[in-house]
Order: sequence, then C-alpha cells, then structure tokens
Amino acid sequence: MKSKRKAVKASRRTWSDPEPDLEPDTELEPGSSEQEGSEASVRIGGSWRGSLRGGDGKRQGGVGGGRRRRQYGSSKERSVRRLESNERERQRMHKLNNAFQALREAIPHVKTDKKLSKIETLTLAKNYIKSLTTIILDMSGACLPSGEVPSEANAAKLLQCYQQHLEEDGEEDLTQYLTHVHSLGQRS
DNA sequence: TAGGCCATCTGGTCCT
DNA sequence: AGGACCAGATGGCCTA
Repeated sequence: MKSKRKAVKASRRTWSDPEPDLEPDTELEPGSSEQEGSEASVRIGGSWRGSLRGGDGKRQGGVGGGRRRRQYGSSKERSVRRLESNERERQRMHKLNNAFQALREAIPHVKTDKKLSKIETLTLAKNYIKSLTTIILDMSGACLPSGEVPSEANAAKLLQCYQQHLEEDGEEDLTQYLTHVHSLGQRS
C-alpha cells in the first residue's frame, strides 16, 4: 500500500482556511443564490467550478425555483460544521475502502505486486459471483428434488439450501459450502 | 508528459 | 435538525 494521503493537502484552501483578504463575516458563501451572479462559475473549495448540477439535472432539488442554502449562524459556526462534515466524510470513505479491501481479499485473482484498483475489484467480483452461480447451478442436483432441472428458477431453492447450511454449521465460507454440495452430489 | 487512480473537500439532497 | 449519501472538482502520486 502506498503511503500517500497521510496529511491533508496544505495547498487547498478550505472553509476553515478562508482567504486572508476577506473579513470572515463578509466572506462570500460559495454557490449562494443571494451572492452569485450566475451559475456559470461558482467558487467551491478554493477552486472554480462549473454550473451546479446543471449538467445532468439528476439531483436538482425538489425545492421549486432557486436553490436555498441552509442558513447557519456565524462563519465560525459554518467552519466548525464543515470540518465536522469533512471528518465524517473521511471516515465514511475509509469504511468504504476497508470494504473494498475485504472484497479484494475475498476474490481470487492473480497475485501481483500491484493491488487491484476499485474498478478491477468490482469487475472481478462480479465475474466471480457469476462463475460461482454457474457452478452451483450445475451442481444443483444435490439440493434439488430428483428429476428437477437446474435452472435460474431454482436459485431460490439453492439460496435456501445455502442459508440452511449456514444456520446449521455457522460457517460462512462458500468454499466449504461448495465442497458440501459437491459431496452430496457424489453420494446421490 | 499524459493518463489513470486515488484522497479529500464541498454543497446539494435524502433519510431518520 | 443533523447525519448519511452522492457526485463534481481538484491536485498529488505513479507508471508507461
């Protein structure tokens, strides 16, 4: 794992680090409907951004007409809230990255020095699940009534069988489940 | 040096 | 009301 991102970038000016020239109380609020002349350019995070959600309109608010920013008290209060918000977001992203790491370790792949990227991890995981599903369906005779043809329609029964296996053995290892199913298949 | 990947900041929106 | 979630923007690091 690369040891970067250990410290917050110093170059980025933030809410907690307002432009020195500006009086704190007169600082323009980025994106504020009251302050901005147009949506073409909006000062956010020390940088200039294009129109706000204007492109796809996916997240345009239900509030009719102009966007209303939540009104906070003093600029100091806003700074505190922003910092708290940043910290929560950081923690959230760390949790997300931990989940990605767990997923990396759960899926088999060719071991290299380079760790899987997020998109690679998701793609491999999807393929892995598809492969396992195929295998399970192929072996489904072990859990399905005799004569019943393995099909996607039997997936629910297979899932039920898997869940029952988990309840009985308290084992969450799919590999062992597959071994179990395989041995049943050989017996029958 | 360009492009990929990533961490972080940020404001809007959703949810409890 | 406040936290969670989301997506855009930015800049740093790394590799081909």
